[in-house]
Amino acid sequence: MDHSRCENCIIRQFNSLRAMSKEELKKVSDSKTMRTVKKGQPLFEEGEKLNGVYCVRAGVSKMSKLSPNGKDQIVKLATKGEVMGQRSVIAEEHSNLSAVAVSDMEVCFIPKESITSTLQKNPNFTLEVLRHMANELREADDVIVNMSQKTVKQRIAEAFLYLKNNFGEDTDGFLALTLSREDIANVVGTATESAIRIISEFKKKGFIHTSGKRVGIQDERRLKDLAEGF
Amino acid sequence: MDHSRCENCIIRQFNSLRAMSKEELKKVSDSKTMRTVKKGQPLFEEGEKLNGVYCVRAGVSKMSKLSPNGKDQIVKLATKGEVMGQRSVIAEEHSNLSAVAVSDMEVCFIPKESITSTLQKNPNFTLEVLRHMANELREADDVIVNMSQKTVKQRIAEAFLYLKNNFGEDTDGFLALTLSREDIANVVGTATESAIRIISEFKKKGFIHTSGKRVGIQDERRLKDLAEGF
DNA sequence: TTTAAAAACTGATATTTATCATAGTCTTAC
DNA sequence: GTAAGACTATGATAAATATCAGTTTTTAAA
Repeated sequence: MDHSRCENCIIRQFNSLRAMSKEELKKVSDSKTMRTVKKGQPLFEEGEKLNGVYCVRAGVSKMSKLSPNGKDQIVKLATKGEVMGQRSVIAEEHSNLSAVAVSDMEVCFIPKESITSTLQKNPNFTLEVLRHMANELREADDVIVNMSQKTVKQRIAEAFLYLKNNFGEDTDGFLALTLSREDIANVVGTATESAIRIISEFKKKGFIHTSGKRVGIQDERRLKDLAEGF
Repeated sequence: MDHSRCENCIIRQFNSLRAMSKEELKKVSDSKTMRTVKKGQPLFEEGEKLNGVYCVRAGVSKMSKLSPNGKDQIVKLATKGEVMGQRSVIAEEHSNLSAVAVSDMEVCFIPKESITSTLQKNPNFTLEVLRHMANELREADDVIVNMSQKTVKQRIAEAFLYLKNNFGEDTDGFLALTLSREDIANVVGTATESAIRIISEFKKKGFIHTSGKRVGIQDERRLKDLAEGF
Protein backbone atom coordinates (compact mmCIF):
# COMPACT_ATOMS: atom_id res chain seq x y z
CA MET A 1 0.00 0.00 0.00
CA ASP A 2 1.33 3.39 -0.96
CA HIS A 3 1.28 5.47 2.20
CA SER A 4 2.15 8.62 0.34
CA ARG A 5 -1.38 8.52 -1.12
CA CYS A 6 -4.04 10.43 0.83
CA GLU A 7 -6.46 7.56 0.34
CA ASN A 8 -4.21 5.40 2.50
CA CYS A 9 -3.03 8.07 4.92
CA ILE A 10 -4.02 7.43 8.51
CA ILE A 11 -3.42 11.03 9.52
CA ARG A 12 -6.53 11.93 7.55
CA GLN A 13 -8.68 10.43 10.29
CA PHE A 14 -7.68 13.28 12.60
CA ASN A 15 -8.96 16.05 10.39
CA SER A 16 -11.76 17.10 8.12
CA LEU A 17 -10.28 15.31 5.10
CA ARG A 18 -11.92 12.16 6.40
CA ALA A 19 -15.21 13.55 5.07
CA MET A 20 -13.89 13.51 1.50
CA SER A 21 -14.99 10.90 -1.00
CA LYS A 22 -12.56 8.44 -2.59
CA GLU A 23 -12.53 10.43 -5.82
CA GLU A 24 -11.96 13.72 -4.07
CA LEU A 25 -9.09 12.23 -2.12
CA LYS A 26 -7.53 10.93 -5.29
CA LYS A 27 -7.64 14.39 -6.78
CA VAL A 28 -6.12 15.90 -3.65
CA SER A 29 -3.45 13.25 -3.65
CA ASP A 30 -2.51 13.94 -7.26
CA SER A 31 -2.22 17.66 -6.67
CA LYS A 32 -0.42 17.60 -3.34
CA THR A 33 3.31 17.81 -2.78
CA MET A 34 5.17 16.43 0.21
CA ARG A 35 7.76 18.47 1.97
CA THR A 36 10.02 18.13 4.97
CA VAL A 37 10.68 21.16 7.13
CA LYS A 38 13.62 21.28 9.49
CA LYS A 39 13.22 22.59 13.02
CA GLY A 40 13.43 26.37 12.95
CA GLN A 41 12.42 26.71 9.31
CA PRO A 42 9.32 28.70 8.36
CA LEU A 43 6.31 27.22 6.57
CA PHE A 44 4.75 30.57 5.85
CA GLU A 45 4.79 34.13 7.10
CA GLU A 46 2.18 36.48 8.50
CA GLY A 47 0.66 38.48 5.66
CA GLU A 48 1.63 35.93 3.03
CA LYS A 49 -0.94 34.85 0.47
CA LEU A 50 -1.43 31.11 0.88
CA ASN A 51 -2.00 29.10 -2.27
CA GLY A 52 -3.00 26.08 -0.30
CA VAL A 53 -2.98 24.39 3.08
CA TYR A 54 -0.45 22.28 4.91
CA CYS A 55 -1.53 18.95 6.34
CA VAL A 56 0.84 17.96 9.13
CA ARG A 57 2.01 14.32 8.96
CA ALA A 58 4.70 14.58 11.63
CA GLY A 59 6.33 17.16 13.85
CA VAL A 60 5.03 20.37 15.38
CA SER A 61 4.76 23.96 14.22
CA LYS A 62 4.21 27.14 16.20
CA MET A 63 1.71 29.59 14.77
CA SER A 64 2.42 33.09 15.97
CA LYS A 65 1.97 36.78 15.40
CA LEU A 66 4.69 39.37 15.66
CA SER A 67 4.07 42.68 17.40
CA PRO A 68 5.73 46.03 16.64
CA ASN A 69 7.82 45.75 19.82
CA GLY A 70 9.39 42.52 18.61
CA LYS A 71 7.44 40.07 20.77
CA ASP A 72 6.04 37.03 19.06
CA GLN A 73 2.81 35.67 20.53
CA ILE A 74 2.32 31.96 19.88
CA VAL A 75 -1.40 31.43 19.34
CA LYS A 76 -1.38 27.72 18.62
CA LEU A 77 0.84 24.68 18.31
CA ALA A 78 -0.13 22.65 15.24
CA THR A 79 0.59 18.95 15.29
CA LYS A 80 -0.13 15.66 13.49
CA GLY A 81 -3.43 15.84 11.64
CA GLU A 82 -3.76 19.59 11.80
CA VAL A 83 -4.54 21.43 8.55
CA MET A 84 -2.63 24.68 8.68
CA GLY A 85 -3.75 27.71 6.70
CA GLN A 86 -7.30 26.45 6.32
CA ARG A 87 -8.79 29.49 8.00
CA SER A 88 -7.06 31.93 5.67
CA VAL A 89 -7.97 29.95 2.56
CA ILE A 90 -11.64 29.80 3.58
CA ALA A 91 -11.82 33.48 4.45
CA GLU A 92 -9.88 34.30 1.28
CA GLU A 93 -7.47 36.41 3.28
CA HIS A 94 -3.74 36.58 3.58
CA SER A 95 -2.45 34.61 6.55
CA ASN A 96 -2.91 36.28 9.92
CA LEU A 97 -0.19 34.14 11.47
CA SER A 98 3.33 32.90 10.78
CA ALA A 99 4.19 29.22 11.00
CA VAL A 100 7.63 27.96 12.02
CA ALA A 101 8.60 24.36 12.75
CA VAL A 102 9.55 23.68 16.38
CA SER A 103 10.56 20.12 15.54
CA ASP A 104 11.41 18.45 12.25
CA MET A 105 8.23 18.19 10.25
CA GLU A 106 6.74 16.28 7.39
CA VAL A 107 3.84 18.07 5.71
CA CYS A 108 1.71 17.78 2.62
CA PHE A 109 0.98 20.94 0.71
CA ILE A 110 -2.50 20.83 -0.82
CA PRO A 111 -3.32 23.53 -3.41
CA LYS A 112 -6.29 25.57 -2.36
CA GLU A 113 -8.34 24.65 -5.46
CA SER A 114 -8.64 21.09 -4.17
CA ILE A 115 -10.07 22.42 -0.94
CA THR A 116 -12.35 25.14 -2.27
CA SER A 117 -13.83 22.97 -5.00
CA THR A 118 -14.64 20.25 -2.49
CA LEU A 119 -16.18 22.87 -0.22
CA GLN A 120 -18.49 23.80 -3.11
CA LYS A 121 -19.44 20.23 -3.96
CA ASN A 122 -19.38 18.10 -0.83
CA PRO A 123 -21.63 19.39 1.97
CA ASN A 124 -20.38 16.70 4.33
CA PHE A 125 -16.88 17.99 3.98
CA THR A 126 -17.97 21.59 4.54
CA LEU A 127 -19.88 20.57 7.64
CA GLU A 128 -16.91 18.64 8.94
CA VAL A 129 -14.61 21.66 8.43
CA LEU A 130 -17.21 23.81 10.14
CA ARG A 131 -17.30 21.54 13.18
CA HIS A 132 -13.53 21.63 13.42
CA MET A 133 -13.52 25.39 13.23
CA ALA A 134 -16.22 25.64 15.88
CA ASN A 135 -13.88 23.74 18.17
CA GLU A 136 -10.93 25.93 17.35
CA LEU A 137 -13.04 28.95 18.17
CA ARG A 138 -13.92 27.59 21.61
CA GLU A 139 -10.26 26.87 22.24
CA ALA A 140 -9.39 30.42 21.24
CA ASP A 141 -12.03 31.77 23.64
CA ASP A 142 -10.49 29.70 26.40
CA VAL A 143 -7.06 31.11 25.66
CA ILE A 144 -8.44 34.66 25.84
CA VAL A 145 -9.92 33.94 29.26
CA ASN A 146 -6.74 32.30 30.53
CA MET A 147 -4.62 35.17 29.32
CA SER A 148 -6.66 37.72 31.16
CA GLN A 149 -7.58 35.87 34.32
CA LYS A 150 -4.57 33.74 35.18
CA THR A 151 -1.16 34.79 36.42
CA VAL A 152 1.99 34.01 34.45
CA LYS A 153 2.79 31.30 37.00
CA GLN A 154 -0.56 29.61 36.41
CA ARG A 155 -0.22 29.88 32.65
CA ILE A 156 3.21 28.27 32.67
CA ALA A 157 1.96 25.43 34.86
CA GLU A 158 -0.88 24.96 32.41
CA ALA A 159 1.48 25.01 29.45
CA PHE A 160 3.54 22.15 30.89
CA LEU A 161 0.40 20.09 31.52
CA TYR A 162 -0.75 20.84 28.00
CA LEU A 163 2.57 19.72 26.56
CA LYS A 164 2.41 16.48 28.51
CA ASN A 165 -1.19 15.74 27.51
CA ASN A 166 -0.74 16.55 23.85
CA PHE A 167 2.77 15.39 23.05
CA GLY A 168 3.56 12.95 25.85
CA GLU A 169 6.88 12.10 27.46
CA ASP A 170 10.01 10.41 26.21
CA THR A 171 11.55 7.32 27.80
CA ASP A 172 13.62 9.44 30.21
CA GLY A 173 10.50 11.10 31.62
CA PHE A 174 10.98 14.43 29.86
CA LEU A 175 8.31 16.17 27.80
CA ALA A 176 8.55 14.80 24.28
CA LEU A 177 8.26 18.27 22.77
CA THR A 178 11.08 20.50 23.94
CA LEU A 179 10.47 24.20 23.52
CA SER A 180 13.05 26.88 24.13
CA ARG A 181 12.45 29.08 27.15
CA GLU A 182 11.70 31.88 24.74
CA ASP A 183 9.01 29.84 23.00
CA ILE A 184 7.46 28.95 26.36
CA ALA A 185 7.42 32.64 27.22
CA ASN A 186 5.77 33.40 23.88
CA VAL A 187 3.11 30.76 24.45
CA VAL A 188 2.07 32.22 27.79
CA GLY A 189 2.68 35.82 26.78
CA THR A 190 5.43 36.95 29.14
CA ALA A 191 9.06 38.06 29.05
CA THR A 192 11.63 35.30 28.55
CA GLU A 193 13.37 36.13 31.83
CA SER A 194 10.11 35.92 33.73
CA ALA A 195 9.42 32.50 32.26
CA ILE A 196 12.91 31.30 33.18
CA ARG A 197 12.53 32.56 36.73
CA ILE A 198 9.26 30.75 37.21
CA ILE A 199 10.64 27.56 35.68
CA SER A 200 13.53 27.73 38.17
CA GLU A 201 11.03 28.21 40.97
CA PHE A 202 8.99 25.19 39.83
CA LYS A 203 12.19 23.16 39.82
CA LYS A 204 13.15 24.28 43.33
CA LYS A 205 9.68 23.36 44.58
CA GLY A 206 9.89 19.92 42.99
CA PHE A 207 7.04 20.43 40.50
CA ILE A 208 9.37 19.66 37.58
CA HIS A 209 12.91 18.51 36.88
CA THR A 210 15.08 19.82 34.08
CA SER A 211 18.16 18.94 32.10
CA GLY A 212 19.40 21.66 29.80
CA LYS A 213 16.34 22.97 28.06
CA ARG A 214 14.42 19.76 28.60
CA VAL A 215 11.67 19.68 31.20
CA GLY A 216 10.00 16.73 32.93
CA ILE A 217 6.92 16.82 35.09
CA GLN A 218 7.47 15.54 38.62
CA ASP A 219 4.39 16.53 40.60
CA GLU A 220 1.44 16.76 38.27
CA ARG A 221 -1.06 17.09 41.12
CA ARG A 222 0.52 20.24 42.51
CA LEU A 223 1.05 21.72 39.04
CA LYS A 224 -2.65 21.20 38.38
CA ASP A 225 -3.61 22.77 41.69
CA LEU A 226 -1.47 25.77 40.90
CA ALA A 227 -2.90 26.12 37.38
CA GLU A 228 -6.40 26.07 38.80
CA GLY A 229 -5.62 28.63 41.47
CA PHE A 230 -5.25 26.78 44.79
CA MET B 1 -44.92 43.87 4.39
CA ASP B 2 -44.67 41.92 7.62
CA HIS B 3 -41.31 42.76 9.12
CA SER B 4 -41.62 40.11 11.76
CA ARG B 5 -41.11 37.52 9.00
CA CYS B 6 -37.51 36.47 8.35
CA GLU B 7 -38.12 36.67 4.61
CA ASN B 8 -38.59 40.41 4.97
CA CYS B 9 -36.06 41.02 7.72
CA ILE B 10 -33.21 43.30 6.72
CA ILE B 11 -31.04 42.15 9.60
CA ARG B 12 -30.63 38.87 7.77
CA GLN B 13 -28.31 40.52 5.27
CA PHE B 14 -25.70 40.88 8.01
CA ASN B 15 -25.41 37.19 8.79
CA SER B 16 -25.33 33.74 7.28
CA LEU B 17 -29.12 33.49 7.08
CA ARG B 18 -28.88 35.41 3.82
CA ALA B 19 -27.71 32.17 2.20
CA MET B 20 -30.99 30.45 3.03
CA SER B 21 -33.60 29.79 0.36
CA LYS B 22 -37.07 31.32 0.48
CA GLU B 23 -38.57 28.04 1.69
CA GLU B 24 -35.94 27.56 4.37
CA LEU B 25 -36.51 31.08 5.61
CA LYS B 26 -40.24 30.46 5.78
CA LYS B 27 -39.64 27.41 7.92
CA VAL B 28 -37.30 29.34 10.19
CA SER B 29 -39.80 32.14 10.45
CA ASP B 30 -42.59 29.77 11.44
CA SER B 31 -40.53 28.12 14.14
CA LYS B 32 -38.90 31.22 15.62
CA THR B 33 -40.11 33.23 18.57
CA MET B 34 -39.43 36.90 19.17
CA ARG B 35 -38.33 38.12 22.54
CA THR B 36 -37.29 41.36 24.15
CA VAL B 37 -34.55 41.35 26.72
CA LYS B 38 -34.09 44.24 29.13
CA LYS B 39 -30.65 45.63 29.84
CA GLY B 40 -29.00 43.49 32.50
CA GLN B 41 -31.08 40.40 31.80
CA PRO B 42 -29.39 37.15 30.76
CA LEU B 43 -30.05 35.40 27.44
CA PHE B 44 -28.26 32.23 28.45
CA GLU B 45 -25.66 31.02 30.91
CA GLU B 46 -22.29 29.36 30.56
CA GLY B 47 -22.74 25.58 30.60
CA GLU B 48 -26.36 25.78 29.53
CA LYS B 49 -27.61 23.50 26.79
CA LEU B 50 -28.86 25.70 23.98
CA ASN B 51 -31.90 24.52 22.08
CA GLY B 52 -31.41 27.12 19.42
CA VAL B 53 -29.67 30.32 18.46
CA TYR B 54 -30.51 33.98 19.04
CA CYS B 55 -30.51 36.34 16.09
CA VAL B 56 -30.00 39.88 17.33
CA ARG B 57 -32.40 42.43 15.80
CA ALA B 58 -31.54 45.32 18.09
CA GLY B 59 -29.42 46.05 21.14
CA VAL B 60 -26.13 44.62 22.34
CA SER B 61 -25.16 41.63 24.45
CA LYS B 62 -21.92 40.85 26.25
CA MET B 63 -20.66 37.29 25.91
CA SER B 64 -18.43 36.39 28.82
CA LYS B 65 -16.88 33.66 30.87
CA LEU B 66 -16.72 33.62 34.66
CA SER B 67 -13.54 32.55 36.42
CA PRO B 68 -13.26 30.89 39.84
CA ASN B 69 -11.99 34.15 41.37
CA GLY B 70 -15.18 35.93 40.39
CA LYS B 71 -13.87 37.89 37.42
CA ASP B 72 -15.93 37.86 34.28
CA GLN B 73 -13.98 38.11 31.03
CA ILE B 74 -15.99 39.58 28.17
CA VAL B 75 -14.93 37.78 25.02
CA LYS B 76 -17.24 39.46 22.56
CA LEU B 77 -19.95 42.08 22.18
CA ALA B 78 -22.77 40.76 19.98
CA THR B 79 -24.82 43.26 18.07
CA LYS B 80 -27.39 43.66 15.29
CA GLY B 81 -27.14 40.77 12.84
CA GLU B 82 -25.09 38.53 15.09
CA VAL B 83 -26.28 34.97 15.56
CA MET B 84 -25.53 34.04 19.16
CA GLY B 85 -25.05 30.45 20.24
CA GLN B 86 -24.27 29.26 16.72
CA ARG B 87 -20.89 27.89 17.70
CA SER B 88 -22.28 25.75 20.50
CA VAL B 89 -25.12 24.41 18.37
CA ILE B 90 -22.73 23.42 15.58
CA ALA B 91 -20.23 21.79 17.90
CA GLU B 92 -23.11 20.13 19.75
CA GLU B 93 -21.75 21.37 23.04
CA HIS B 94 -23.17 23.25 25.97
CA SER B 95 -22.47 26.95 25.76
CA ASN B 96 -18.95 28.00 26.68
CA LEU B 97 -20.08 31.56 27.36
CA SER B 98 -22.81 33.49 29.16
CA ALA B 99 -24.80 36.17 27.37
CA VAL B 100 -26.24 39.21 29.15
CA ALA B 101 -27.86 42.25 27.53
CA VAL B 102 -25.90 45.50 27.96
CA SER B 103 -28.69 47.47 26.33
CA ASP B 104 -32.35 46.68 25.72
CA MET B 105 -32.50 43.98 23.09
CA GLU B 106 -34.86 42.49 20.58
CA VAL B 107 -33.90 38.98 19.52
CA CYS B 108 -35.37 36.08 17.59
CA PHE B 109 -34.95 32.63 19.04
CA ILE B 110 -34.52 30.05 16.29
CA PRO B 111 -34.80 26.39 17.36
CA LYS B 112 -31.65 24.48 16.52
CA GLU B 113 -33.45 22.01 14.26
CA SER B 114 -34.06 24.78 11.73
CA ILE B 115 -30.34 25.47 11.69
CA THR B 116 -28.99 21.93 11.71
CA SER B 117 -31.37 20.68 9.05
CA THR B 118 -30.42 23.55 6.76
CA LEU B 119 -26.76 22.80 7.43
CA GLN B 120 -27.41 19.26 6.18
CA LYS B 121 -29.32 20.31 3.11
CA ASN B 122 -28.03 23.65 1.87
CA PRO B 123 -24.27 23.68 1.14
CA ASN B 124 -24.36 27.39 0.40
CA PHE B 125 -25.63 28.07 3.86
CA THR B 126 -22.99 25.83 5.43
CA LEU B 127 -20.28 27.56 3.46
CA GLU B 128 -21.59 30.95 4.49
CA VAL B 129 -21.59 29.96 8.16
CA LEU B 130 -18.09 28.60 7.71
CA ARG B 131 -16.86 31.89 6.27
CA HIS B 132 -18.38 33.77 9.18
CA MET B 133 -16.74 31.49 11.67
CA ALA B 134 -13.38 31.81 9.92
CA ASN B 135 -13.66 35.54 10.50
CA GLU B 136 -14.60 35.13 14.13
CA LEU B 137 -11.57 32.93 14.59
CA ARG B 138 -9.25 35.56 13.19
CA GLU B 139 -10.82 38.13 15.47
CA ALA B 140 -10.28 35.83 18.44
CA ASP B 141 -6.62 35.39 17.46
CA ASP B 142 -6.26 39.15 17.35
CA VAL B 143 -7.73 39.47 20.83
CA ILE B 144 -5.26 36.90 22.15
CA VAL B 145 -2.36 38.85 20.71
CA ASN B 146 -3.66 42.16 22.05
CA MET B 147 -4.18 40.70 25.50
CA SER B 148 -0.64 39.50 25.74
CA GLN B 149 1.25 42.22 23.94
CA LYS B 150 -0.51 45.44 24.82
CA THR B 151 -0.68 47.28 28.12
CA VAL B 152 -3.98 47.91 29.87
CA LYS B 153 -3.76 51.53 28.79
CA GLN B 154 -3.44 50.56 25.14
CA ARG B 155 -6.28 48.07 25.40
CA ILE B 156 -8.62 50.64 26.93
CA ALA B 157 -7.76 53.14 24.20
CA GLU B 158 -8.50 50.45 21.65
CA ALA B 159 -11.78 49.57 23.35
CA PHE B 160 -13.03 53.16 23.05
CA LEU B 161 -12.10 53.29 19.38
CA TYR B 162 -13.83 49.96 18.86
CA LEU B 163 -16.98 51.24 20.54
CA LYS B 164 -16.99 54.32 18.36
CA ASN B 165 -16.42 52.39 15.14
CA ASN B 166 -18.98 49.71 15.87
CA PHE B 167 -21.75 51.54 17.68
CA GLY B 168 -21.19 55.16 16.77
CA GLU B 169 -21.93 58.29 18.75
CA ASP B 170 -25.13 59.93 19.94
CA THR B 171 -26.11 63.49 19.14
CA ASP B 172 -24.24 64.84 22.19
CA GLY B 173 -20.98 63.33 21.01
CA PHE B 174 -20.94 60.48 23.48
CA LEU B 175 -20.39 56.84 22.55
CA ALA B 176 -23.79 55.41 21.66
CA LEU B 177 -23.13 52.26 23.68
CA THR B 178 -22.50 53.07 27.32
CA LEU B 179 -20.76 50.37 29.29
CA SER B 180 -20.22 50.45 33.02
CA ARG B 181 -16.64 50.88 34.19
CA GLU B 182 -16.77 47.30 35.37
CA ASP B 183 -17.78 46.06 31.92
CA ILE B 184 -14.99 48.07 30.31
CA ALA B 185 -12.55 46.48 32.77
CA ASN B 186 -13.92 43.06 31.89
CA VAL B 187 -13.53 43.68 28.17
CA VAL B 188 -9.85 44.56 28.49
CA GLY B 189 -9.16 42.10 31.31
CA THR B 190 -8.15 44.31 34.19
CA ALA B 191 -9.36 45.36 37.64
CA THR B 192 -12.24 47.82 37.72
CA GLU B 193 -10.22 50.34 39.73
CA SER B 194 -7.37 50.17 37.23
CA ALA B 195 -9.77 50.85 34.38
CA ILE B 196 -11.28 53.81 36.24
CA ARG B 197 -7.85 55.26 36.95
CA ILE B 198 -6.83 55.06 33.31
CA ILE B 199 -10.14 56.56 32.17
CA SER B 200 -9.54 59.49 34.55
CA GLU B 201 -6.05 59.89 33.11
CA PHE B 202 -7.41 59.91 29.55
CA LYS B 203 -9.86 62.58 30.59
CA LYS B 204 -7.14 64.72 32.18
CA LYS B 205 -5.04 64.42 29.03
CA GLY B 206 -7.96 65.46 26.86
CA PHE B 207 -8.28 62.19 24.96
CA ILE B 208 -11.88 61.80 26.06
CA HIS B 209 -14.62 63.68 27.92
CA THR B 210 -17.09 62.09 30.30
CA SER B 211 -20.42 62.74 31.92
CA GLY B 212 -21.42 60.22 34.53
CA LYS B 213 -20.67 56.87 33.07
CA ARG B 214 -20.91 58.18 29.54
CA VAL B 215 -17.72 58.65 27.54
CA GLY B 216 -17.06 60.70 24.42
CA ILE B 217 -13.98 60.64 22.24
CA GLN B 218 -12.21 63.98 21.97
CA ASP B 219 -8.85 63.27 20.38
CA GLU B 220 -9.12 60.20 18.21
CA ARG B 221 -5.68 60.70 16.69
CA ARG B 222 -3.88 60.53 20.03
CA LEU B 223 -5.99 57.63 21.25
CA LYS B 224 -5.04 55.74 18.11
CA ASP B 225 -1.37 56.56 18.55
CA LEU B 226 -1.49 55.34 22.11
CA ALA B 227 -3.28 52.12 21.13
CA GLU B 228 -0.63 51.43 18.53
CA GLY B 229 2.21 52.10 20.92
CA PHE B 230 3.64 55.52 20.06
C1' DT C 1 -38.25 64.65 46.35
C1' DT C 2 -36.01 61.91 49.31
C1' DT C 3 -33.28 58.18 50.19
C1' DA C 4 -30.96 53.81 49.80
C1' DA C 5 -28.21 51.27 46.86
C1' DA C 6 -25.09 51.03 43.23
C1' DA C 7 -21.50 52.74 40.75
C1' DA C 8 -17.62 55.80 40.17
C1' DC C 9 -13.64 57.61 42.09
C1' DT C 10 -9.13 58.27 44.89
C1' DG C 11 -5.21 57.20 47.86
C1' DA C 12 -2.02 54.04 49.95
C1' DT C 13 0.18 49.98 49.52
C1' DA C 14 1.34 45.29 47.97
C1' DT C 15 2.21 42.27 44.33
C1' DT C 16 3.32 40.99 39.88
C1' DT C 17 5.84 41.48 35.89
C1' DA C 18 9.26 43.79 32.77
C1' DT C 19 13.69 45.51 31.92
C1' DC C 20 18.60 45.90 32.08
C1' DA C 21 22.94 44.06 33.13
C1' DT C 22 25.89 40.36 33.48
C1' DA C 23 27.55 35.69 34.17
C1' DG C 24 27.41 30.89 33.33
C1' DT C 25 26.33 26.93 30.25
C1' DC C 26 25.23 24.47 26.45
C1' DT C 27 25.59 23.60 21.23
C1' DT C 28 27.40 23.45 16.86
C1' DA C 29 30.44 24.29 13.20
C1' DC C 30 34.87 24.21 12.11
C1' DG D 1 38.45 19.55 20.77
C1' DT D 2 37.56 24.22 20.88
C1' DA D 3 35.88 28.75 20.03
C1' DA D 4 31.83 31.56 18.83
C1' DG D 5 27.29 32.23 19.30
C1' DA D 6 23.04 31.12 21.27
C1' DC D 7 20.57 30.00 25.17
C1' DT D 8 19.80 29.74 30.12
C1' DA D 9 20.20 31.74 34.52
C1' DT D 10 20.18 35.26 38.29
C1' DG D 11 20.33 39.81 40.60
C1' DA D 12 18.90 44.58 40.97
C1' DT D 13 15.67 47.72 39.88
C1' DA D 14 11.78 49.97 37.59
C1' DA D 15 7.25 49.91 35.94
C1' DA D 16 2.68 48.17 35.65
C1' DT D 17 -1.16 46.39 37.81
C1' DA D 18 -3.99 44.57 41.77
C1' DT D 19 -5.88 45.04 46.18
C1' DC D 20 -7.89 47.20 50.12
C1' DA D 21 -10.17 50.90 52.31
C1' DG D 22 -12.70 54.55 52.12
C1' DT D 23 -15.28 58.84 49.90
C1' DT D 24 -18.13 60.96 46.59
C1' DT D 25 -21.32 60.86 42.92
C1' DT D 26 -24.96 58.87 40.27
C1' DT D 27 -28.98 56.18 39.68
C1' DA D 28 -33.25 54.51 40.58
C1' DA D 29 -36.93 53.22 43.65
C1' DA D 30 -40.30 54.51 47.24
